[in-house]
Amino acid sequence: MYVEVLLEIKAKNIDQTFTYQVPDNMQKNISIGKRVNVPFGRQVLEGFILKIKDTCENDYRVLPINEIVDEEVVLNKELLEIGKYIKETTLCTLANAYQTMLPKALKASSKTNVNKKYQSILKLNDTYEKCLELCTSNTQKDIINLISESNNICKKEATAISLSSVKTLLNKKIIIEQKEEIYRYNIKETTKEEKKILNDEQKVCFNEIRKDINTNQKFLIHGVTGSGKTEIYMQLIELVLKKDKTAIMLVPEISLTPQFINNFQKRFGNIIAVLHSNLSDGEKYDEWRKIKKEKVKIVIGARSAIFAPLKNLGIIIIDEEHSESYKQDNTPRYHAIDVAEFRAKINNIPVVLGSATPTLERMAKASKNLYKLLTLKKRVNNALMPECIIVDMKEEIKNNNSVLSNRLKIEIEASISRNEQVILMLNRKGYSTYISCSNCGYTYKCPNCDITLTYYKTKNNLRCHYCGYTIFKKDKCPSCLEDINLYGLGTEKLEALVKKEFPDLRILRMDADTTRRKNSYEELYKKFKNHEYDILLGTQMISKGLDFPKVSLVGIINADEALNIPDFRSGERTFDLLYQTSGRAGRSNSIGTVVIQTFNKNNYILNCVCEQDYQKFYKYEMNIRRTLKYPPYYFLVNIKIKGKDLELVLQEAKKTASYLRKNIDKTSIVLGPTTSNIFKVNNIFRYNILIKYRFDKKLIPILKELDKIYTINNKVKLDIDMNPLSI
DNA sequence: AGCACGCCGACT
DNA sequence: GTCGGCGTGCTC
Repeated sequence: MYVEVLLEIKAKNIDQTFTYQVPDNMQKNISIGKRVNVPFGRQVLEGFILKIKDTCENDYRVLPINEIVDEEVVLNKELLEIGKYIKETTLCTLANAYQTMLPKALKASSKTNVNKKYQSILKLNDTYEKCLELCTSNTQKDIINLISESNNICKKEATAISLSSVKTLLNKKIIIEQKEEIYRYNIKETTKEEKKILNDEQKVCFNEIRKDINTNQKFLIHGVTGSGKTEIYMQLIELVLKKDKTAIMLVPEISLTPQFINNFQKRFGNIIAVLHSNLSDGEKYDEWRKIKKEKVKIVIGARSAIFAPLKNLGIIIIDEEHSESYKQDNTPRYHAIDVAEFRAKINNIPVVLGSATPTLERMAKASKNLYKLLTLKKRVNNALMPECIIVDMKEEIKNNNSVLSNRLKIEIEASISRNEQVILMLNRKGYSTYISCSNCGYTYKCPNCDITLTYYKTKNNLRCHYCGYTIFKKDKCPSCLEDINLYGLGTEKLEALVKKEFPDLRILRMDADTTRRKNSYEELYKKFKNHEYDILLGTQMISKGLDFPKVSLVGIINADEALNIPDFRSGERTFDLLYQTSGRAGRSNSIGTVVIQTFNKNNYILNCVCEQDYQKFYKYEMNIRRTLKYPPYYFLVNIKIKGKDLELVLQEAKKTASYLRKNIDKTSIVLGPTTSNIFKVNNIFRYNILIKYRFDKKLIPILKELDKIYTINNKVKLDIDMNPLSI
């Protein structure tokens, strides 16, 4: 018997299996998907068995495997298939794909030794009466009673009564000790909560999906903030559980808060496994084993939970579909929604995506009936959508109000006087430097790509990092002819300003700095919800999923910041961010207010936010995407070329670009090479080549070929990002 | 990834 | 003459 083993080597150039011989005594335990230790050169490596065969016709010398690592299969058939899918669609190695699909503890050659935890359980070795007869003391009888009452018992509890008695009972084999796996992470027991009654809109939506619950139909729920999508999700899961099937529920990391999990726990009890980044490797491994051993029926988690080894999957639900966290930003650059759709196809089950601000890509697919579109226009309990006000900061700056406008100050006072709470969001500056006129808000844009130009201080020029367009910076603003300069503001500065303006109010600041500790996000959240503070002030992190009934005012301090990031998706991101943040206002009976401060009061996207009009935004943005050949009209591939030798990197980048131009389909467009947005990191220089394509059969094979060439070249590295989210 | 092999310059 | 630099190639 021989096996083909996929080795776990980090190096890219071995993406192939190696054949080993299986010694007779191991043959009965061999199965595909288990890990084995094998000799490889001078080292011993771990790898996955991918094939079993009786003969080996190759002429090379075949070594026997050392040992089988797993008792049970780690990669089942479905996971094996998903791995191949990821390899094909993201152009990574197979080993790499499998690595990311498994919890760290199971990753071969991982040095972090994560073990299963056990606890000792005591059991009676005979009937209760016989055990009692055999006892020679009262303490022994007490222990027997204790074990009998609670069926099995932890050794710890029994030894608390008397260690020596437990020992004698064990020695006489009246009781026996067994080891049982325990799981580190446990959701707190809570009282069960019954399901809520759906309103008419929700009912229509639910019934539409129920009709197709046994098919591979894809759904997109477009529901305004607060329209009660979660309740629909829960009832869909309930429906699936009734048929004895299982469910995966994906949410962005940021919404995976204890109160979210708690809501599911209240409804479904203890049949949930949770996978998120706050768990330790050991806890993640435990959750994974719970799933594998079919102890749970629902998996809730962030991106990687899409790989949960649930059997008999009945539905996959993905909330906040537009969230960019669903795509991994290092290799393999897979998108959880793509994987979800692949899994759904294999299992012939529905996929349900939900968002208040669906991505243009998804909405475009829905308009072509690739998704069934379901719309929720009303908030639950008839709560009203907030009223939105745009404040022109150009006017305000004349009165020296560069941060807090008069209107916002008035609204803050009004809210506080009604004993309500306020959220202020400061959208911190993007990672790149761009120039913005502090007088009129003018920014330089690329005439070819409609993105903000990036400022290069050393050469005092502005460049487009998509196409390379370059102009020199002028000292006067081309629009208002005043001096141009950079302007920026951080949360700390804002906090100080607000404190100065409202010394009596209690202000809570939430940003990457104040929430670094493990549970601080949760603690601060609770404090604000309990009304221990009047104003919550923070970055983007406060825009997502938080539900504060007492908040009636949301102020967006600098709406322009997100717009100016040099990326073709910055308009979409701005709309998402501002729309979602606005949704925090007025979730209960009172009507909320949103104040948007901007230097571009006529900006179309800001006006769409103001009118809460997704359709208007969609039409406008789709038009831009079509004329400039961006997704969803074109697909993108971004090729990053990096290395320490600047000359060599540029030379190879040029070579690659011209090779692509010559060989891929004529309808595809190759842009670049251009310097990457972050040109030099750790003395490694980076160039980008951007490909726009619609239908190109030659592209993937050519990209694979290029990838192969550059794995051998160790001076220049090539990184291919299919359907990049940012460039 | 490791590790050997092998082909060139700089030394006791 | 030999020591050691790292570029290249192989591992079932």
